[in-house]
Amino acid sequence: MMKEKEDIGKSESTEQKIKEAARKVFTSKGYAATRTRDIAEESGFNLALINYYFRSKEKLFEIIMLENLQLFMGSIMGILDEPATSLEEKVDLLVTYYVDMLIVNPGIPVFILNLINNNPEALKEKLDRASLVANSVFVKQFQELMKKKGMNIHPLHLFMNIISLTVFPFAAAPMIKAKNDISDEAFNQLMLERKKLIPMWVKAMMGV
Amino acid sequence: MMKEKEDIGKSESTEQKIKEAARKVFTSKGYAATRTRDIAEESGFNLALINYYFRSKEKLFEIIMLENLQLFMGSIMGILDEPATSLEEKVDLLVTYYVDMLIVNPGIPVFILNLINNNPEALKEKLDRASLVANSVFVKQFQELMKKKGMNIHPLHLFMNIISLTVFPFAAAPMIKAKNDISDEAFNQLMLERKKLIPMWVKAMMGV
DNA sequence: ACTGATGTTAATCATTTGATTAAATCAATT
DNA sequence: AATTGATTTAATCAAATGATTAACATCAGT
Repeated sequence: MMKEKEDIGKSESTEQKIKEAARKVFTSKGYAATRTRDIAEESGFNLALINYYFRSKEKLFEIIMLENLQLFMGSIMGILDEPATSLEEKVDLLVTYYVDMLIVNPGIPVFILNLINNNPEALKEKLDRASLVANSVFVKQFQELMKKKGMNIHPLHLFMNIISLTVFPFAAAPMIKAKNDISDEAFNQLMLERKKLIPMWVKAMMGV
Repeated sequence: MMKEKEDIGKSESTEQKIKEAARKVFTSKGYAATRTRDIAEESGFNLALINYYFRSKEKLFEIIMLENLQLFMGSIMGILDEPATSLEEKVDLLVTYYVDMLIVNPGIPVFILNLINNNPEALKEKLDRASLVANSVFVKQFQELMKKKGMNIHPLHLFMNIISLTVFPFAAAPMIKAKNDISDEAFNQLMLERKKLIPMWVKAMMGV
């Protein structure tokens, strides 16, 4: 008998391969449109194996979902609630994190948006703990700035703006590429430009 | 015998009712996740009727898709390519159109994003005709401004920014509402605020 | 070599699902 | 009221799909 976690050095375990295949298919096609057979084919293994390792399509999806959720939301609070960085540095860090992450994982935004729209309640419980943007240092710093400037903008606007400017282009990428006849590399280059531009723009919005 | 188009004044025809049910279900759940039986139930009619009127699930979806596409893209070029309005007026018109339309049709953004990501080629043909943002008056006006300001930003950035700031919050609405404990009305109020704010912000970005 | 646990496959099952059929109902016309 | 064509339904079909089963393979420890 051998513990199943010990084979780190070996060429990726079957379980890992299936999970990777599932991530790829689920992330690009969504839950309803992927067949367990698609995952089997993508992984190169028999259909029954995916049930052998993961019990059911739904259980496997749950795993992928949590990992994608972590990828998309996991780093936010750590950035927003850090007292040692300024408001501007936080904007920088957020944009940089998302652009770098989304260039590697371009399917994440649409996957998450579908999640949000298909079971908002199921989501709510999975990420409530400690993740309240409204009470973060980020929001306090912004309110401070607004007071100083004599302006009055809901902090939610600022947060929506940063995420919108950063994430939306990735969600619409295939259309942007097609309509403007832009290669994948050229598109990524545009997104990398935005790592500098979005923080500038956001500062301009805030009157800084 | 009676022609099927004449009964305008009557209480909505069966065909219309089915189409409305299909729009509702397809728009909120997407193609793969909706069963023809869902549409039948939503419409209040028998399963077979939806095939009687529309031949197949796919054909019915095609109709809904084209209408949603028209809703989302149909008004853009008319605004962007109008020589009589200024750049700033165009931004105003775009944002106003989208906010007003999306408050009434909140499911459209995610529907369109899925379309974009699931068959980008199929989409490309359906809207190529005459709809090249790159050659529009809008882009020319922006390039003019950039030259005057001595700045150099790709017009695509400006366009992405406007659409991102306007559309993304609607795509993420259920999460925004849940995490911030905001009612539908309060959310819509925020979006209406954005009709004024986004044009201001965009101007600030452009250094105007 | 033998044993038992783990990994893998082909075959099969039960349910779901898109679609069709044949019969029933309805409304207008004769 | 009988006829006729359009509309609607219940019943059914065939294919797709998630899951299970039973048999076979591999391999570590004896």
